[in-house]
Amino acid sequence: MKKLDREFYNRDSIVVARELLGKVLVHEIDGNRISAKIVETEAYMGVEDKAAHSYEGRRTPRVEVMYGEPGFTYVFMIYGMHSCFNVVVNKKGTPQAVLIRAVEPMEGLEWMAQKRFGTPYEVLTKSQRKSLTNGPGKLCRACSIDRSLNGMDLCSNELYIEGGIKEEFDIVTTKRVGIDYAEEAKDFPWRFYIKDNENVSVK
DNA sequence: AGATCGATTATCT
DNA sequence: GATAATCGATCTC
Repeated sequence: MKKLDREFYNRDSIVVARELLGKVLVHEIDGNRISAKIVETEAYMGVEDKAAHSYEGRRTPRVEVMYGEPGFTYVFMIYGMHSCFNVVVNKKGTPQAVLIRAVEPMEGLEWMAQKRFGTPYEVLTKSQRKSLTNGPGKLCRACSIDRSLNGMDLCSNELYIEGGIKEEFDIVTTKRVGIDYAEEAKDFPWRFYIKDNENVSVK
């Protein structure tokens, strides 16, 4: 499967967020290939988006990577215990990102089960299987993504995104999650997910 | 099935 | 010192 190139990421956050649906996130680690289909994303539109860390051009050490080239990772820790994985998009100097909110496990189910629940996949309960990667913090835990991977180049060989198998699906467009502080921006329809997919975090 | 609430710490002010 | 792009446990219906 073909790895997405720099130009894929060098576009507006809303465009990339929609197009990332159905693509495959891959993390090669310790000789294991962990992969999962992206089923839910959110666009963070930068300086004019009250929900974005880069709102009004805020530029702190944490958000610095968003001001750089597209196609790099922005990984931060939230609530003191969860990681969130984002893709930096749009041209250098335009601090936009796409949050990956949910994925559907494909390869490396054993790895994911161990990282999430510390047990083999086969002994997971039904509800544990369903909640392996259906949220931004959960997928980071399952795929071993944390802040040590902040600023990684997705156009390289350890962590990257591949074009998915051609597939038909409907896209649901709705409000983002967990940004009640963002005033008018909290209702902007900048969350996208694959309709009827079991792994979506919030319907 | 839905509501509420505590955990826990990097980051910013 | 306050906050947070979340999660999971616990409670009630």
